[in-house]
Amino acid sequence: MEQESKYEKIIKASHVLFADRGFDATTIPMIAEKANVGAGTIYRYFDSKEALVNVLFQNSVRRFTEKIKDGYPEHLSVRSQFHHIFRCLYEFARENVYALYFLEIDKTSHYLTETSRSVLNDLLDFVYLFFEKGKEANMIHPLPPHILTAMVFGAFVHIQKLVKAGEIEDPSGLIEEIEQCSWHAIKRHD
Amino acid sequence: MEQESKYEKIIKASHVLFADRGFDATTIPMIAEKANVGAGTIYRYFDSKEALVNVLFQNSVRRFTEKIKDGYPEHLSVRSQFHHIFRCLYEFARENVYALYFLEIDKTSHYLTETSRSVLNDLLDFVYLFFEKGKEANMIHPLPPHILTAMVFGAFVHIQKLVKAGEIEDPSGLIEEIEQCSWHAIKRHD
Amino acid sequence: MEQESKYEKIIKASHVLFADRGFDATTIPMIAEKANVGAGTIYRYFDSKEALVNVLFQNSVRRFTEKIKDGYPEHLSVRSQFHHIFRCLYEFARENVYALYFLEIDKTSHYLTETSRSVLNDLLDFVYLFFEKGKEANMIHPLPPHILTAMVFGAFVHIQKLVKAGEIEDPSGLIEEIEQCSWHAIKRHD
Amino acid sequence: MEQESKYEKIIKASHVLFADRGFDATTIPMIAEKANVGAGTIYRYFDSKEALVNVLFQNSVRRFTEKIKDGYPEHLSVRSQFHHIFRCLYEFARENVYALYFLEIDKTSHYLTETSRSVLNDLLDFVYLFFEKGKEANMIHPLPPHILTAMVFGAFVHIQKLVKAGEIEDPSGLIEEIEQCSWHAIKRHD
DNA sequence: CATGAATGAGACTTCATTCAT
DNA sequence: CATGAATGAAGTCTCATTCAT
Repeated sequence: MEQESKYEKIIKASHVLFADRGFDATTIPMIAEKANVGAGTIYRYFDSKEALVNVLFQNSVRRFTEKIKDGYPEHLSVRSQFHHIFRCLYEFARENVYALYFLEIDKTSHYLTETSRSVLNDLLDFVYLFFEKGKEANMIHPLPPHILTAMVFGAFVHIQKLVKAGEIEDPSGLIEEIEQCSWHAIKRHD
Repeated sequence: MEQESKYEKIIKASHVLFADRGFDATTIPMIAEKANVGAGTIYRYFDSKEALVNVLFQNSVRRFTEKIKDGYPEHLSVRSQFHHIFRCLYEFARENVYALYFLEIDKTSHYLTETSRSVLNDLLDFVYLFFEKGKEANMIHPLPPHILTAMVFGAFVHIQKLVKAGEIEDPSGLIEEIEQCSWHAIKRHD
Repeated sequence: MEQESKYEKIIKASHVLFADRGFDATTIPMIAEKANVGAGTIYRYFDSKEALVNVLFQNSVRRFTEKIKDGYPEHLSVRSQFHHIFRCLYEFARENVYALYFLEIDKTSHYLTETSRSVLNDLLDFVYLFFEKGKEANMIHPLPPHILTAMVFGAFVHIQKLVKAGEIEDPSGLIEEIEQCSWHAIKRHD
Repeated sequence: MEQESKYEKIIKASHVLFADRGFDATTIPMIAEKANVGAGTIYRYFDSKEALVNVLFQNSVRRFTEKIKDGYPEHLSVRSQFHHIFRCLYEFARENVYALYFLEIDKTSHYLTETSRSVLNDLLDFVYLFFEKGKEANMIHPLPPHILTAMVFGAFVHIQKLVKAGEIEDPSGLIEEIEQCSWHAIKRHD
């Protein structure tokens, strides 16, 4: 019956709440209630509310990083590589409507630890490298990589907010077009 | 001597703090200290912390809406209209590094009043209309207007975050290229 | 070891303080200190300071109402019924020096809820009925029942204040005379 | 036009408010608004909120004491003297619905100064003396004078509360009966 | 004299965290 | 292991009081 471990339940409940209300507006009692565990139980698995959000953040970012690196078409075209990255973004968001929350978080967020920041940097480094190589290959527009990243991720995260808010029912029918638009945003346009 | 009114000082200080830390992580004592006023003084000007953030939000969104509507090139090309909108975005962000925070806020934020939501809708309606007309003119990609808006604004807001975080010193040299990228993202690409 | 529950301790401490200083001059920290509990603990048991005072009020008034109704000599003389009521007043006050505070509270007190007012009305209705019947039996002076009530209860409450203030050490020796005086106040005096 | 001095206006406004809400629930801003003066102005006339309430208290008690002493029928019967005292109570209450508030205040009230207490004692001493003499004359029931006082004043104050609350429209038609009742309460009943 | 803007102490209340059960 | 009662630090907000105008 009880398939899910308490740990799992806490993770899931807090993920949803953090994504919906933000870190500071989410309270431990809220998480405990949603996860159907005692408030004290949360502290058996996590040192603090901050520790919990950082675990969540690192989980998300790491899973996403792995997802991107896994099956990355190193030797295909820049466009194919972009497609892979965009596909990851989409699938990641679809698996968990709330997952993207952590890609939206500022690196400067007051509750992120150094480790979290460095985990995010691992992801960004990989994406930046994609853009650098793409520029070298004359396929990507010559802008700094963090700006290119902001354009693709920023746009996608905002669209995902619309999904979460219920303003878009199902983006799957439009995702290819959206990808195309994002590609046009960053590709070299002569 | 004292050039700035207390009201002004509170507005400015809280704007910076809300943009940096978010609504829930910003405390009244923090605002009071940064504004160099007593905590009680804030309540002479605003009914509550929530009232304060809503004034700020509405101020920002209204000023931005006016900026866009003011001198809007109704009879020029879609591209020119886009340029105007993008220019406004850029100038608005330059006038106040923190101003864009309020364009990033979810319409569903737990502290926004109905009035605030409707003020935001005024802005969005105008932007949506631009996209609709642009699509009719076969210049803009046929995606729902809120998605197109998300792409342009989402990207820009994320770039502005980099500026605020100090990762971009001065975007003025790149702004035309960024505009061009954004344009490519949404223009009809046959 | 700890015989008394926290709930009990809060109830007792706040009862004394409310009776001594009134609702508005009694602070939560005062109650916490007197009850030897943390301030936050009070909010585990009561939603607010107002909720607390209303629980106390209703407890007192209900217990008193029950006390009067319990063993009420329905079929004895008006004088016997008055004796019963007066006895209840006396015993109720003796059980808890502070209990009468809540019989003194204005129905119009700004912190009383509708429920509290209606609980008080239950008591008053019973007492009013006693007076109405007594008047019908030609035993009680023909004045409106709320005036008769005010005379008996008002007098008693003020005497009880003297007890609380230490100006009367032990009223038990005088209580029968006081009852007799009160009876003379309201009985038909031809 | 402006007939009333600021001082007068403050006195009147605060009197009503203190009587309606009590000392602790009445704020200086409330008084200032009701009196149509600036909050600061109150401090030109009174050292503090406490000082204000004590002035009011002493005024009331002194005026009442004078009223009783003035024209006191020293050489008439005990009953006549009681009539005089009761008449004063009634007229005092009629002049100002709120005046009686201060006769209801506990001597132990946390905001009363020593002076206020002694002013009240002056009044009580006079009333006590009436009772002592009445007892010597075998006209008054042999109970301690503070108990007799409590019976008369306590009852009257509670009736006056009914008037203030609007439950009694005009007590003038009943006042003689009420006096008679009070007299019966304290007179020697053989 | 009169004012009301300004203030900070302190009120009510919430909540992250601990710990006895 | 799990809990939730207990706590006190800290948050929002009020208000008695001061003081520059």
